[in-house]
Amino acid sequence: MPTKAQKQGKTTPESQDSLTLEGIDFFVRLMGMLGMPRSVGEIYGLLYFSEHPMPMDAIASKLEISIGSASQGLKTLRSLKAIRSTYVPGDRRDHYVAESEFRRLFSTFIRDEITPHLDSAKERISRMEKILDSGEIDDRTDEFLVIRIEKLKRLTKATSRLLPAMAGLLKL
Amino acid sequence: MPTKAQKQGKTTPESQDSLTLEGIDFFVRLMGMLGMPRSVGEIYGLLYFSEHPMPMDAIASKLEISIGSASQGLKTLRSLKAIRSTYVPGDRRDHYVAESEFRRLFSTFIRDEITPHLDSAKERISRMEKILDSGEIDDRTDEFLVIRIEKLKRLTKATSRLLPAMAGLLKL
DNA sequence: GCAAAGTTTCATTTTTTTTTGAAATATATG
DNA sequence: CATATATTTCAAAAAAAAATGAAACTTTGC
Repeated sequence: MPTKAQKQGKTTPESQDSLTLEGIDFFVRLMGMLGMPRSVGEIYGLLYFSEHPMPMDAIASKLEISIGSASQGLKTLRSLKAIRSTYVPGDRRDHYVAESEFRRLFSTFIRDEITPHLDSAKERISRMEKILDSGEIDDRTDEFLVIRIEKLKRLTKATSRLLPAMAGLLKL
Repeated sequence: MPTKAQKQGKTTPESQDSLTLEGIDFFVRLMGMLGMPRSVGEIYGLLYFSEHPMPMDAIASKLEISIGSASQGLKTLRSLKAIRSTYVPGDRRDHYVAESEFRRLFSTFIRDEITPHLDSAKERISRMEKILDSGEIDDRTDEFLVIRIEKLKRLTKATSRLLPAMAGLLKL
């Protein structure tokens, strides 16, 4: 027998909620893989499955997290360009919407979180080569070290090329 | 004026050590990005820059970590196929060597650490679709959710294809 | 300019992760 | 087989990361 909700074509809050819950779970894990705290995944997941923009206090109470966490998480997501705030007439609170284009999201992540590491890795390699060039290491060991360092250089170079290419391929 | 070490073509332990230290730093950060604990990066870095196989106790004392950490770290690295043990005549200890082919290393990492997550993500998406198909959500909201879930499916599909391709491109 | 509402910051607490070290286990050697 | 050596395991300690919440700060509307 069809429920009242089905007859009227109305959303059953329970089923929409359970779907959103799965969705939040999805993003908690995805963000976790990218090294982001649980709260960041929860917030993004909630917004991703929310049809309407949500203010911070609604997010915090729906997820049962503190406003401090919510504020921090929203800040992180803003800096990743994973969400944006929208104007809602007659309400002075900021309302947030999920940016659902993953390609841009990953590009920002690569630029902000990976590239700086790659750069400092390259500096470290330069320092190693400088030590080698100072010539205080015997020939046999030197050859071994040159090869190892060469491999590190190839790794960083390949990563620098591959990562942006990867984000570009993500035509979602 | 050339030092005695330079004249004789002998390794200066200090300069080799400072190079190894930079190398360890390199791998601590790299492994950190892959979610591995510091000790794992330290061990791999030490072995990567070691010309000779090293037994566990030498690793632990050189890095000043406990044998418990060393044992755990070596176990992790073995399961990642990032190191292998070699036989050294006249010594009953296992001696470890770094596997320096990063391509294999990343393949194993993707297989062991990423693919399981991708699989459970796909299951989660199926569950979401099942909730949608149960038909208890009104048409307008339904359309919104269908689009969102569709995007998640594209994301997981693209990731499944791209990651192995990426490891393959890493011809180092 | 002041009060109210909204948001951020940050010291403290809580939770999670990693390391330690000692006991348990396994393995080789005489 | 007894002993010494090497390694693993795992409960407890230490360290690191994240969440909390109250105070500080900002912005808006009257």
